[in-house]
Amino acid sequence: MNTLQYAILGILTYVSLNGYSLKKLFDRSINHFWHASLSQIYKELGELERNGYVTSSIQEQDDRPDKRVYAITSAGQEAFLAWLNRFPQPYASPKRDEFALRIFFGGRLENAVLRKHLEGFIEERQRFLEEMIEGKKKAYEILKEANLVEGSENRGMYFIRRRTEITTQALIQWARECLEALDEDKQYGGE
Amino acid sequence: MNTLQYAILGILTYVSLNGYSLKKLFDRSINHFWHASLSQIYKELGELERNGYVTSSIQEQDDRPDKRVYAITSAGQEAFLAWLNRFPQPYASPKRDEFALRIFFGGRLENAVLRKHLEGFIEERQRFLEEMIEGKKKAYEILKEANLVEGSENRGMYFIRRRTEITTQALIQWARECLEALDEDKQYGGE
DNA sequence: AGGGCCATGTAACCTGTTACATGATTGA
DNA sequence: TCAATCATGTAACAGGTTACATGGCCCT
Repeated sequence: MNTLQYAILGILTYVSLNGYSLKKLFDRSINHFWHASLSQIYKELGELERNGYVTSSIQEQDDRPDKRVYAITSAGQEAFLAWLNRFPQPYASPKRDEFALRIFFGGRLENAVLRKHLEGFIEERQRFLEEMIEGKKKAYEILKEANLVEGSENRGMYFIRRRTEITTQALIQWARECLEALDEDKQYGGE
Repeated sequence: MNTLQYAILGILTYVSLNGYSLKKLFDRSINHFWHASLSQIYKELGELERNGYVTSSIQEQDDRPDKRVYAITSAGQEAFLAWLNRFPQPYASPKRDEFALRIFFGGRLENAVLRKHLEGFIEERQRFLEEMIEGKKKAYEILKEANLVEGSENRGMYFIRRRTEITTQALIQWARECLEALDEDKQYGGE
């Protein structure tokens, strides 16, 4: 089983959902650290069902198209918990950050262009932070509606929200430092 | 052309290399924000050559296997610079961080297990930071040997090193905060 | 004697994206 | 009336990993 399948199972331990709603939930929270496209979700749901980790049933609706709602089985519960307890060693997974890659080659850019993109980055991350803090209550309502939070169960979700906040702030701080360094037109030698 | 191909071209703007050495260079620096496997590098080098962005020649060696050294063409230079100047909007690329995903579902874990993995995470990141600071000089020598730094050209590389330092410190700080919160056995409600 | 590094590649597979196909309802 | 949202899926392709295949040198 792949990671996306475990992520889906994880959500289904809280609430039964159809593919489309699952995708919406992803976009609103998990998305910041695990991205999934709709067609991929449909694929993985199909495989999860073929392997007996979930079952599905059609739920008819009058005004909207019928939907296929997925529920986790006991085999699914077991597989999910086994995965969750078995943390990977090492913890850091390989990253692919295109912005960092471009900055790495920043020596090949004119100062003005590099500045512009660092400024753009700061603006974007700042807006992202504001939206997150503003939308905190809203996000909580969504998770609550979906039964994803109740009592101390939301511990992990709180942790991850803090993590996004902290790392985003650190990145903004870093980009500002870079701009200052460009202002001073420093030379970066090897000690 | 995909991002890995641009990353390879970027290095080749500094120095001509064979696939194997390219992989080593990746592992020692770029790896932190753009991961590449050896077989993937060979594949992309083949495609870059078929498309006229690089040329290759066999360099014979007495004691070791011959190697195929790749050099960037003017078409390659142009394509790389065009990519570098054309920054993506938005800047943030979709992330896939399995550790974060597991913490997100931390409500399904026993406190003791969650603690253990947060502690493991802190240890690992701390060791990583120490190695990076310690190995700063060594890394610089490697990059210098490969002609990847000289004068102000290494600006971007310095920036990225700082970025790794800052974000890693932030993550360690975050994990410590989480442990404290677990100690206090807080309840995380919706405001 | 055996493991690790040097060195290049191929084949099979898995994961994920984009485009295509379809069509009803709701709100501006 | 026009765009967005709801809703499910398939097909083609792109990107990336793991295993396989081969073999010599160097150090312990």
